[in-house]
Amino acid sequence: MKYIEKLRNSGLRPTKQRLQICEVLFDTEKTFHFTINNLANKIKKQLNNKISLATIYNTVHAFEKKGYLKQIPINSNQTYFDTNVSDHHHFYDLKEEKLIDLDNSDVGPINILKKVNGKKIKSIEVLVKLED
Amino acid sequence: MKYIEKLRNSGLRPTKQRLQICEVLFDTEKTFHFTINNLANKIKKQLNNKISLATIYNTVHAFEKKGYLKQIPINSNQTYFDTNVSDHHHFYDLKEEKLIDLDNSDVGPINILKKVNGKKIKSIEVLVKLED
DNA sequence: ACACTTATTTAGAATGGTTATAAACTAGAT
DNA sequence: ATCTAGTTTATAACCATTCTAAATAAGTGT
Repeated sequence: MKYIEKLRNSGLRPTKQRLQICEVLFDTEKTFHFTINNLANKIKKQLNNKISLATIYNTVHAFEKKGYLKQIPINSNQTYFDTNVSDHHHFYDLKEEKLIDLDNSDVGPINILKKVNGKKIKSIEVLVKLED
Repeated sequence: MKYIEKLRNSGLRPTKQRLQICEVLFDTEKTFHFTINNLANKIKKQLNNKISLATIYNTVHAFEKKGYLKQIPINSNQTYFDTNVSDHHHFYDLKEEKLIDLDNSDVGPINILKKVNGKKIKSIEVLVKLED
């Protein structure tokens, strides 16, 4: 199993639930955006056994902390995650309430001219809201 | 009263509560960021009378819809608002959990090269996360 | 000033995403 | 096989936000 080592190397035990969630998240051709609710439904459809909601929350947070998932900063009642952890940005279609990836090359280089004492930049995230 | 006309022109009745919230929000030298909880506390301190939490929610949302306030896209359990509605961006200090304004001139021009069929760009928001 | 209509305020209940709890279970080590 | 620490689980708790429906206030016409 290709995810066993990945998990072990991160200090996460490769449990059955984590491996199955890995399959749902990472065994896809394309990366995708999801909420916990989305993911829970996907798991229910794709898998025969049940995974507790608490475990899904735990696992998603564990994966995020390890850098296998990214949270997308957006105002919504639900938290959005992205399986694409490469440096990139998002369109947000306000009408459809849908996120669309923006490659880094789709957004010109961003120069932050202001400095904050003793702090360094961890990430730069651009959200482009779309309307009709 | 300077806010009476402003509210009437927006189709909002200038009630005592709305005028008082206007004072707390806009009678300041500098613009600021806040959550509903922040604002409720500020109102409690600054005003002698009580304004219901439901009214604070209603008013903030009404003001946002009219363009007097902006929501800041950020992942948090609470929604952040900004009294600075001009086009600008934010630093987010992860350790202090604090927002810092970034003037548009502090961020180079941003060119979105990708287009989405039939949609136009409503806003471009940049969030720069800071760590130690 | 008065009556009338509609918007607004309000306390409290309801909602719903997320987190906490604590007991049962499992992976990995000895 | 046994032990220990990490995981999973159902369920309760939490808490920001929204809903509800009754009371109040603003605007309008008379």
